[in-house]
Amino acid sequence: MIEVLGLHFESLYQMPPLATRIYALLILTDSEGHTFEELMEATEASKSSVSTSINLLLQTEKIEYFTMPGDRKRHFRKNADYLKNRLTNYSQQAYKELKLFEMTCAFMKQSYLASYLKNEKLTTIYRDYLEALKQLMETTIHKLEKIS
Amino acid sequence: MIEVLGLHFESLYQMPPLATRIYALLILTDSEGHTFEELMEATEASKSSVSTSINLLLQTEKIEYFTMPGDRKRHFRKNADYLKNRLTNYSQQAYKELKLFEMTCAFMKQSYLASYLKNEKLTTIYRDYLEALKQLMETTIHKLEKIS
DNA sequence: CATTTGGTTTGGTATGTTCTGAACCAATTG
DNA sequence: CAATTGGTTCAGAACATACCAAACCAAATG
Repeated sequence: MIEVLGLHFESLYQMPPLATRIYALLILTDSEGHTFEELMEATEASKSSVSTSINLLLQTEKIEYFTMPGDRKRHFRKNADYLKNRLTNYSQQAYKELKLFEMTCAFMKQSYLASYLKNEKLTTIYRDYLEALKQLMETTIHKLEKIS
Repeated sequence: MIEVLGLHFESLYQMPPLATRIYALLILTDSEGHTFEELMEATEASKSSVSTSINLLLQTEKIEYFTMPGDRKRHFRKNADYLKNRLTNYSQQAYKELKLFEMTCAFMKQSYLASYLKNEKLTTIYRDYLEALKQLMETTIHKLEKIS
């Protein structure tokens, strides 16, 4: 299961395998934090690899950590709103797609390319779809913000 | 513009730069087909690279070709329903995400993990979103099929 | 102040990807 | 049938990446 989810995140977030496997692990186990050592054991990876992967996940705010009083160890756990994170990511992808699509249309229009006119119906459908998508994502993010 | 669109396709379709640049070119110019030679000149790439890239694009049905009577050259152009192609791709991604999400939920439920119960409202929102997304894509694909 | 703990940084290796030139091949042309 | 055309296949070069081991460092401990 960690493998499967990790692989999914690998293409979704464009991160190295180890990082996404750690992320998947922290999402799936959801205990109150795993230590650096535990992550090393679970992934069977070296200290340095775990270190860099953890820092990557921290930088991108996919995970966070806390410390116990009187203990130097850091305890890592998934960022609380990781679902929102995932959704925001999709939303950004859709936005990028919409923008690029508009750019393409504009480019074709100004070059008087035949297909633009021919496929006006088609582009309308695609544009409508992308707009609806954007709407859906925004309202969902709004919903998520409301309950937190 | 070719660069920009090519880069977008690179992460979208997980293809080498040259292949996506050729694809972007064929989408943007939209003339009645470009020859092998023209693609070599436009991309300033070697014969072998263009060959493999073209074959990749043909295999994945992103482009197609036709020949002129009395001419051995192949003329390449984008597949007519490339927008549908793009949308189908998004749709598949969304479906994959939905399936993985359900798997994750099931996994958490059977392991009696605290967070699953805690975030039931959250997961409902996310599940609803993914379902709506799937719906939107399917109806859009349906619309596209209708006009063609 | 020497040692242990909890990591980080550095240098290097193994692996994979993308592109290239050169050899090759099948079909057409002279 | 020799030469050209339109491409394919193969071997390798160049580059990027993911990881590791070892050296290192700062903070806490004895």
